[in-house]
Amino acid sequence: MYLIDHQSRTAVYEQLTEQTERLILTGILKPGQAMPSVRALSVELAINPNTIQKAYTELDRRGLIYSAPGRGCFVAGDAQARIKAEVLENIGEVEDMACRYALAGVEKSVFVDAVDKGYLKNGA
Amino acid sequence: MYLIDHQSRTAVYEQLTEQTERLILTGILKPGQAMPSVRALSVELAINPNTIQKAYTELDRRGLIYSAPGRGCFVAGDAQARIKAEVLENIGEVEDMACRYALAGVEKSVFVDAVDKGYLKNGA
Amino acid sequence: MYLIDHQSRTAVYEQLTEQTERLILTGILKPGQAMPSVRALSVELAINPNTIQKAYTELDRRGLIYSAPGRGCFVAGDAQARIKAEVLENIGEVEDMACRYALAGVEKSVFVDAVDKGYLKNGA
Amino acid sequence: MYLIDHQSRTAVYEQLTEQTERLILTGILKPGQAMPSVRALSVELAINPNTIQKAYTELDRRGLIYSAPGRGCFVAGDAQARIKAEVLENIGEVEDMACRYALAGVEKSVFVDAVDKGYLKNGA
DNA sequence: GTGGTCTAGACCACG
DNA sequence: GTGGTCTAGACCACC
Repeated sequence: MYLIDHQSRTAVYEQLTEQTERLILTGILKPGQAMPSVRALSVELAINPNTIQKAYTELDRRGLIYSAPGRGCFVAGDAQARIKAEVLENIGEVEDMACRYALAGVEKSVFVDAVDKGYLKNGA
Repeated sequence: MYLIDHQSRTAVYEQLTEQTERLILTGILKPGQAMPSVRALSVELAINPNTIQKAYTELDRRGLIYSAPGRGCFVAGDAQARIKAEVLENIGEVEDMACRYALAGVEKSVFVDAVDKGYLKNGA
Repeated sequence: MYLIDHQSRTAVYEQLTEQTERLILTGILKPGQAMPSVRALSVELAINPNTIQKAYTELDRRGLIYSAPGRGCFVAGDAQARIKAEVLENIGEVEDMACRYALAGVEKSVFVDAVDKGYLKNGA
Repeated sequence: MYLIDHQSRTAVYEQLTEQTERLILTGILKPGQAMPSVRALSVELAINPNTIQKAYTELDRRGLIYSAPGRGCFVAGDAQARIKAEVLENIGEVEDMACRYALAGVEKSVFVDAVDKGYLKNGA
């Protein structure tokens, strides 16, 4: 389910949260469903449990999962909606990136082509 | 010329390289022009000289500036072109971002609106 | 009678003791009345019997219920009085909370309004 | 500055965040001021640096402090305002507590007396 | 079994 | 020097 790149400069626990987001958005992780246990995932990915825990804590804080000590962690019912809300809040990053490309003299059509490709990947 | 935000999470030396890029693209820093000296900039911005040096080294590595030992650093003649080439090389990041937004269920029109806004900021 | 929120961060056994207190105070559970059996409650709430037992043990320790081996658990005659005594003993927590709000700069009237609302809920 | 109770049931890192809040509200920690370094505090309190770090991370997340890697952690300019906002958001806890006391049969005057005492402590 | 906290000690990037 | 991440291993409360 998860794929960790130890060479990447992005922290392992961040890779975990990002990939969890994707799994939720793609519906592989469904609302109410149990997340893999901290220990189980730690052995499966050969990662220290503390690192998994850190990722889970972050996801819990963002309301994407909730943890029930003694029972496990579960995907929140409104996880997808929350992610979308978070993403929309940061729409400014898109503007910034476009601005950078414009400043560099990249034609808008080139930029939009890339956007189209990205959107096609998800059949939208 | 430079504006450092010490509260920002992006490293100071990165803020320097990014802003230098902008200064080159906007033509404020012209080809052949001398960059501010490390010492001068370090006092002006109240920043450790090592940090300035690190930024300059990075810019040098990317061929955006060149250092003439004993005389200082100067903007490369093809700096603008190089930046544009670098940006185009990373066009995949645009695709990735679009893909993320698509996955989150953000309508393409919303995304494109943000792109338009970004492009307008530079009068393109 | 009982309503367990598995998403809550408060432990299940604590939810049980708290709700039992409320049931005693509201008179739904009367002095001498039998508590639901551990087994019955465990199936009704789909909760591990150990968890129910832990709650009952705690209530017993506080003298709110007593267990008659072989016959079950029963509400103590002075349960209501005991709860009130316990609450009064911890009146310091109210002071502490008020202190916190004062320190944060919350006007006393705002605080008292909330208190009024809380008291009204019980028709006092 | 800090006082840790290792017997307390509240986690050490939480004691740290709570006490930091108090220090900010009382003005002992002023906006822009540097927080004690993770290492320094860890030796002063005889606590593992990771635990301090955890507290600082939490404070950073809540916007009460900001961390500048390589320079240190600093109190946010709007830290006091943020704390007040957080507190006001949880005003429901006051209502709940009042409700509990009302249910237990504690006279409102007794409750309000405790509130008065709490508010007096801060000369409000 | 589960998640949550803490310690110890290491390494990295940044200034 | 600073904060940030990761590992290893331990202990706790809860279910």
